[in-house]
Amino acid sequence: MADKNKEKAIIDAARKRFAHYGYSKVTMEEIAQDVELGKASLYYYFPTKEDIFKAVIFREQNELKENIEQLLKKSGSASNKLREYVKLRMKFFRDLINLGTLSVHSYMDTKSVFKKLFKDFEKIELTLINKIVDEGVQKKEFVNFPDENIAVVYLHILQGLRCRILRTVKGREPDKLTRENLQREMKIATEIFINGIKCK
Amino acid sequence: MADKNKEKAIIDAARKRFAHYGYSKVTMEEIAQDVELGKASLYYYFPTKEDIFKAVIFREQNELKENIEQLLKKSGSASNKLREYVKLRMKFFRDLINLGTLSVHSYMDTKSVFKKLFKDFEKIELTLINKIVDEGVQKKEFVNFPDENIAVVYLHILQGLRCRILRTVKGREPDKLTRENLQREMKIATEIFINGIKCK
DNA sequence: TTTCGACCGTTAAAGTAAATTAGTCGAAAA
DNA sequence: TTTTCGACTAATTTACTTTAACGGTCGAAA
Repeated sequence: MADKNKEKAIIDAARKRFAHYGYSKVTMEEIAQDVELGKASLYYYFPTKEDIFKAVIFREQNELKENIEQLLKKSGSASNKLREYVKLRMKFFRDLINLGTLSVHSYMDTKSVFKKLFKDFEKIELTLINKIVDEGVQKKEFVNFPDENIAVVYLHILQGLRCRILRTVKGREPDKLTRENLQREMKIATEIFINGIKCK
Repeated sequence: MADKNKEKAIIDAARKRFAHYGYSKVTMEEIAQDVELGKASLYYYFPTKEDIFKAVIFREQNELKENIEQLLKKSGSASNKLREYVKLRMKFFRDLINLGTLSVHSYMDTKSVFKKLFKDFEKIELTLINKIVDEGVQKKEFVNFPDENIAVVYLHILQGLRCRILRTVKGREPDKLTRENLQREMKIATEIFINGIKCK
């Protein structure tokens, strides 16, 4: 059985590199040097480069997922949970991806392996948002919209707002002002959304 | 003074070609053949290829603008005007761009001339949305949010939802189902938005 | 069990020649 | 005067070739 510490060290090193330079700009050689191993040794722990990347994303996504699940257990209004959720989500992208997303994303489009990874997590996010919304409906805090899946639209709004920014900065990392603006808009959108499902 | 009919014929021909193949795949030669002129003659009417493209987009945007302005003059609730607005906007993209957008957009990013064209129109759209919202506030139909510019966020939500789709289909034209789904989400988002600014 | 040097095949980058294409100009037709 | 176009040029794209880099394998050794 492979050494879990080394595995973790590889993921750590890879995470830093990927977040900074994006998937394709990072070589196995570089990751190996970071953990003071020969390149060939990496293949003792991970069968391919893609698997390293998958491990990085998976760990990061899981962390977010657990944070959200903890949030759900707390007491408080569904509205506030939604507000907290969007905060966690923004932090997630700020931390993991700040510099990497664009490269990750533009790569994602070609490599269907990565598409699946993000698609799967979208499902998880969706169930989490739905939990919040359902809780709000049960508490009579929100109105029930039985036909339309509100959570999907809300998630797509958040994704869309980020997507817009990524398009406008195309390939560069977004500057501070752009990021702050995105955060502002996500917050406002969330407030409108909360308001919008409070009364019919 | 240049013949306005010929000018129009050139814009018509160019519009068809651009919508179908995208900016870069259309040659001046082809446009010239469509209007039965020599290629050199096009330069009598338009100084550059970009100017032809700009003329196409400008005309199209103006048509939408006028349609929206007409809508604003009609009687009816602000909510319904917003609903009609989003319909017109969706039609605009369906008609002009159906096949062309992606090429147009990916081109837009490099050529700052085109970026400006769309940025300018965004301003126009913004004032039109603001008019609807302000009307709603005056009629006590909507609540006033003095600090935040609600219209900007709403427009960005619409742009974002489209942007998301364009990313997922990356380079291809969206299929019918994808387009219908986008329309559905825009409508739901609009309903939530209307609801969200109705009560505080 | 873990490490690595040496090696291979594939892919991406760099470079280059050929072909398109946007745009010019002067002359001539209308 | 207004409009058209053939012939030309300069600049870009494209298509192709070569070269370098990289992901991944393997057998040996620590």
